[in-house]
Amino acid sequence: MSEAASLELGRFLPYRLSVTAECISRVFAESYERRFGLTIPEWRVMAVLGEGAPRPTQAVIEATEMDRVKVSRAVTRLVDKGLVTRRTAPEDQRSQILALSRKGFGLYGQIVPLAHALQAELTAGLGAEELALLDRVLESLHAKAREIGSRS
Amino acid sequence: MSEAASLELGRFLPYRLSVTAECISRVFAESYERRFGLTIPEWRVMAVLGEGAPRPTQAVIEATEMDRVKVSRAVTRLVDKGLVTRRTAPEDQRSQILALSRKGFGLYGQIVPLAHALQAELTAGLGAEELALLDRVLESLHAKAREIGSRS
DNA sequence: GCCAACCGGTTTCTTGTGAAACCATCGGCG
DNA sequence: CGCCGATGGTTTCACAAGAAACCGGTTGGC
Repeated sequence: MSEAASLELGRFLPYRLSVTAECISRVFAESYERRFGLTIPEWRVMAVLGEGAPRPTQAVIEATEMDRVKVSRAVTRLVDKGLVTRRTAPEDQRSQILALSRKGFGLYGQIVPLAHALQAELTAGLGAEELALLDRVLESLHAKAREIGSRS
Repeated sequence: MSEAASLELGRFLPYRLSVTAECISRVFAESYERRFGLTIPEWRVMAVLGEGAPRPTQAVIEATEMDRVKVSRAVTRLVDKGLVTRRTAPEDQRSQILALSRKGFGLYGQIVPLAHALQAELTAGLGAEELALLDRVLESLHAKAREIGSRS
């Protein structure tokens, strides 16, 4: 098969996915930065805490799929900015409970509409069924990648 | 609308896309590194040059969607490893013509089957029509992102 | 022809990242 | 109890990434 002999980068899925994701991230990052002075890791932490309930750091790590170093640094910056509060968990002195401060919730309330608007703009031109399928496909790819990664 | 008040990170497209792409990149990067000692930027350069014809650096920059610094560094490493040749273009002394060396083609021939195999494994469980749709959707998202990014 | 703006590519510098080392605390087992 | 391995989180270190400065080389206008 000629497929085996060469590879067109532009049709190679990991490449396409990576380039697209990076491009989108750049656009969003620029917006968050310009309007709110937040990086993407910071925004992700806020997004999780914005759901309402305070959470231990560990839960934030899982929910954001970022490693603990990244989360630790993002949280430190958010605390410095007064957007997040950090208190040690009473039942385990090592663990910390994170929550948005009043100011944090205020900012969160401003970001969410922007995020939704950007996402809407990005997906304009795509039908609901296409987006639903995209969701499933991403889920499948992610699961497969995890699986391949974990067994090597 | 309650949509405007909160945002579930796990259903937020840029997040999903970014996490999935990163996870896949990690898996591929590990394979390339382990078996061939290549980083992803290096692999991308080789993939483009593997198409056959020698190309100026500028063309590689465009085809890989990486910035010139990244390409410059990747090429330097590839030349050091003897996988790529670099000669100054006769018609413009500033520009360089890049090509795979014999050894480079040899390695390329080994990588391509692995890349195809990994991609096949990754997309196992997805139908051809789903993959075709994914392609179109990624294309659309990428185009939109470029558009949004360029006008701000 | 010559100077200035431009362009291809590299180097420098600052910053973000993740691995590994680290510190404090916790839980289990002798 | 009291040690010892495991766990939550931070810090250190080495390195990749991108912005901006830089260095030839080129081109266009006078």
